[in-house]
Amino acid sequence: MVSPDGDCTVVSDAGVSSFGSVDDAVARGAMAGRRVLWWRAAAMGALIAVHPPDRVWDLAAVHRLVAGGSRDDDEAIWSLRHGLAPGEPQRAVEGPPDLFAAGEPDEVQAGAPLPRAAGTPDWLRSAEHRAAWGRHALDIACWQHDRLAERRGRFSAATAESGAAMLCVELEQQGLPVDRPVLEELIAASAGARPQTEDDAVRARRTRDELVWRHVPGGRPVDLRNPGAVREMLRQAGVVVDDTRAWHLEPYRAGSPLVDALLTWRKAERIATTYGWSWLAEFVGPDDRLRGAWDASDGGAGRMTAGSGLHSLPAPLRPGIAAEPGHVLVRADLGQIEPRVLAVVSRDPALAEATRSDDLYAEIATDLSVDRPTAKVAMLAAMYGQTSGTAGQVLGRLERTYPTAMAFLRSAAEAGERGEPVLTYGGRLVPVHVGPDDTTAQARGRGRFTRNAVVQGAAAEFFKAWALTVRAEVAPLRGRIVLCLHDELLVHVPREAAEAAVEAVDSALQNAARRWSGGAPVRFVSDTGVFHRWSEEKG
DNA sequence: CCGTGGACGTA
DNA sequence: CGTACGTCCACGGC
Repeated sequence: MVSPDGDCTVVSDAGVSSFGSVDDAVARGAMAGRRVLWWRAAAMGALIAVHPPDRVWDLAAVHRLVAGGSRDDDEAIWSLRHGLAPGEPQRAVEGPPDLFAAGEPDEVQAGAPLPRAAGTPDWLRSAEHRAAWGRHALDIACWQHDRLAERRGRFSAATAESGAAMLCVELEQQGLPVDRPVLEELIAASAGARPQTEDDAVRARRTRDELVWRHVPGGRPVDLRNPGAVREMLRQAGVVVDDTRAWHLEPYRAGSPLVDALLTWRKAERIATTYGWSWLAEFVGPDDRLRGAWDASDGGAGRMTAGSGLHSLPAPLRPGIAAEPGHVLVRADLGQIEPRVLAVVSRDPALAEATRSDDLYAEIATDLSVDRPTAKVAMLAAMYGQTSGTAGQVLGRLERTYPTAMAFLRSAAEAGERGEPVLTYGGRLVPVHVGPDDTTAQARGRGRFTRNAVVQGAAAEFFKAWALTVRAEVAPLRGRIVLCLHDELLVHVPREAAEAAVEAVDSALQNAARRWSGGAPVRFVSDTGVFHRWSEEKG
């Protein structure tokens, strides 16, 4: 590939220099205090672990911003820059890399095929080649910068996306500290004792199933993992439903021991299968850290994603996430992040005024002359595109009270319905997928998607700006961000630095908000506390 | 073997 | 007909 692991391009005030290997860069201390340009943070793990740079431009991360979607391989970056056809990013290149084999790296023209290593691991062997490659990386970065500048010019988003990509590498490396004995207890409570043999596993599974079967008339075994069989089982018990989703069965729970047992079984089954003993063995290391793959921006609106269940850990297991001895977890939740972000990106003065309150939904309720739950549901419905139910009836009041914000959302929805992409506040292109014979209903679906994407995407951008500010401010305290969860941060920090970390998290929020919003009169709040376990409530 | 849909966890 | 994602499962098509 064009940027084999280890290709590292450093941009400093002295100009561009390239290093053939990460080891080389680490050895030379090249990163400290530098502005760094590289292809992708994921290939820079060794370097990030030793010398995380202060500021970084990540070609792959910015490419996702500029191009939209999740594709960010080298071919995609190169071909976008050089105007090659999408889907046909390069012509087949056989043999040695023609870019450098020609010896004239600066003569590469638009439309040129992607230069490849082509089995030549030492293709960056000469200083000339490395310098040439550095100039191409810089060229792409400048081009990306110009594309973002054309879109309302929020090129600080590129910094945040690049930093988030680096943070993702750190999150993967460090992992989330777990209290293994507690986690094992919690898993055992749902999945049974750790199976030693395959027979053990089968028996545990059957034991769980029997807790449901005993409520079945006749007591015959039913495949509880087959939705059709479950539906038939329920029908014979007098519970007739179209599907067996939990929210649909919940009303029958009180009157039917079978339904109650089934719903209880599903919770246990979820933990047993997804978060069970094999999950523990696979993702929790010998250092008692839970690790998963992190992605700085998903293919949709650009939120961070994580694997290994890090973003969907069931609440019952959260007591198993705990600080190491001598450390604490500083947990911070952003309050009502999406409507506050909406106030910034839409520049609605009335909604901005409402954000002055800690309890934004109470303020909105006053503005709308409805009760707080109604106001909350209505505002969320407006951002999700819901039109039915009681929320639909309040939409009119919402339109009259916050016309600028509602017009902003409507505009985004209309773009999606027309099949047009939208841009987030930070300039991320959010493409929509249009089929050749989409129905009106599918167009509406696209509208709901883009309506939500401009809010959810901007919230993700603000979250990253906040997280990166926190990362920098807690570093001197030996604090490390160990989890990012859309509007929530967990910082692992030595106990004696707990209060300082809380102050850092909160001041970072104000700093990030001021910079990110361009000084808009919109308030952001966080609920921040010091805990031993993730599950703990503020006391 | 692979894609799809049901189901459910999180925000 | 409220958004997004990750994961496991059974099924039906190869």
